[in-house]
Amino acid sequence: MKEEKLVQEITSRDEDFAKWYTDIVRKAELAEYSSVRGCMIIRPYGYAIWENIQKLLDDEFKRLGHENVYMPLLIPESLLQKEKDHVEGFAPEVAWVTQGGGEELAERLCVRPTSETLFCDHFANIIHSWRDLPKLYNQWCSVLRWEKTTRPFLRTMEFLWQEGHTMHATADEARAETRQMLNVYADCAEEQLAIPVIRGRKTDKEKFAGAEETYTIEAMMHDGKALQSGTSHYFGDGFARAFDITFTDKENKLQYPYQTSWGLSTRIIGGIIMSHGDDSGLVLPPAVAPIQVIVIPIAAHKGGVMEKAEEVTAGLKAAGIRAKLDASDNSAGWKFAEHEMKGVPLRIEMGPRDIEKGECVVVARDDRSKTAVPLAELAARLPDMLEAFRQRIYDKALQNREARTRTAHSLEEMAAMANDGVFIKTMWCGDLACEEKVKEVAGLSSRCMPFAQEHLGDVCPICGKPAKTMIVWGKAY
RNA sequence: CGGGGUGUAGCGCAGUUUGGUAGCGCGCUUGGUUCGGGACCAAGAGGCCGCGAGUUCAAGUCUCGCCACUCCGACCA
Repeated sequence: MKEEKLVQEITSRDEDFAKWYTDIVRKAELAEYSSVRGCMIIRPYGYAIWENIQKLLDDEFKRLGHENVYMPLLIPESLLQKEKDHVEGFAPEVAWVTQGGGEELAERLCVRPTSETLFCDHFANIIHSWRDLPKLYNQWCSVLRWEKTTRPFLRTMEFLWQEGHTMHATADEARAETRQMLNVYADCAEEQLAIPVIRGRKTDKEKFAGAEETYTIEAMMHDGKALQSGTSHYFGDGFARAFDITFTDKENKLQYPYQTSWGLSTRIIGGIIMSHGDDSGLVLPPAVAPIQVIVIPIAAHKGGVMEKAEEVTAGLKAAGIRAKLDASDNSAGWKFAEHEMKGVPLRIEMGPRDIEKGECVVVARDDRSKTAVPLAELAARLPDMLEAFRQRIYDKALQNREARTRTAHSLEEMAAMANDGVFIKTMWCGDLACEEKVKEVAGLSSRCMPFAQEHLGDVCPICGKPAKTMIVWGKAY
């Protein structure tokens, strides 16, 4: 397999991962910086990826009975203040609107950093009876958090996401919803985006402000750092009590409903870049690639080549494949490099020699493997080739994570390997003091307590007390 | 928010030390020759040198302030 770098203009991934990342974002035309600090312009190619992710998730949300709604952008301060932990968690990073139309506002409004409070305010008005439950709502929107340092997709002040907000009659039902939606995210990440994830629960220190329990999918990027890629929260009836949301149950007793929320953001695009990209540029999972197959005519000036390429492209589109013909007058080599940079999974090369034989050459973006395919079989074979592609990049990402996962039995061991770009598995007593000590000594944060528990010993490696759980540590984006 | 680095054509950079006509490569436009891994020739277009004050006959260059981006920390999807 060739490791040579055929695309120029991109910083080598191993040389400077951070610069490599921003090079890709810009050269692949995913996003540009804007004139507003910390905010980015998502360009058509980047937005098309997001639209594909939206479609996949939205269909699944709706299949599971959720409905889309839209809440206001602005939240009155009094509303934000209602749940104590929540406001404490978000207050430092909210932006305030204090005047409008040249007049001071009687009550200042914050630009939503998340919409739990708005949903709760609304739920209080529309939930009265057990017949009103469950409420399964979702909204697609952007939110604003005043971040200090930003990076395209990974952390911008304004970002696009979806936030699901649901209300249930029982705690069990709400807990089931929380888990269900985490699994929706995990399945989307693994089966569609080809990003292997660890499903687990956040520690109290890392959980969402105001939540009783937070569940997460944690992905490992190529450099060994962790990306929290989707979260699902169980709130119990905490917000319901704070917002006085009540319903009358079947026994005519007044009850507080149980609540969840769950979100996945454009950050996941950063995850795709850092999971699959290489020194030639982006590598996109077929399920969300705006172009799944790029058709490149070779010696296009020769008679019949362009016509045949157009015909083949039209046939692929008719078969439901996102195919595109590059009919520009750039050289073939330039086109190869350009679409590699943009991460197009499969490339079809069609020259006079191929056409004469009634075939074409299909080249895979990830390993540059070439396959001659008869034109008559092309549309039928491409779906399998795309699926094989997805499987290869998933396996590669998984191998990277496995190769970069360690087990530790002491704090010293953890500190020694903390900067190697690894996930570290240990046991843990559950005490905040130990978690803080790991942060202080090794610079690691807890990623999650995986659902797939492993028994690595009986004691907490930090304090020596009996261990309650197995936990994964890492450095996070 | 603390510590470094960088802002000059769309992109990448030189020029700043020692103030004196705004430069190079790529890209872009037009024409021609090419075309199986970022082709070649010719002729063109494109600049408030990040922004604002100041010093000076004269500022990309010196002084002060601000802004943005970026890397390393602390905080966060």
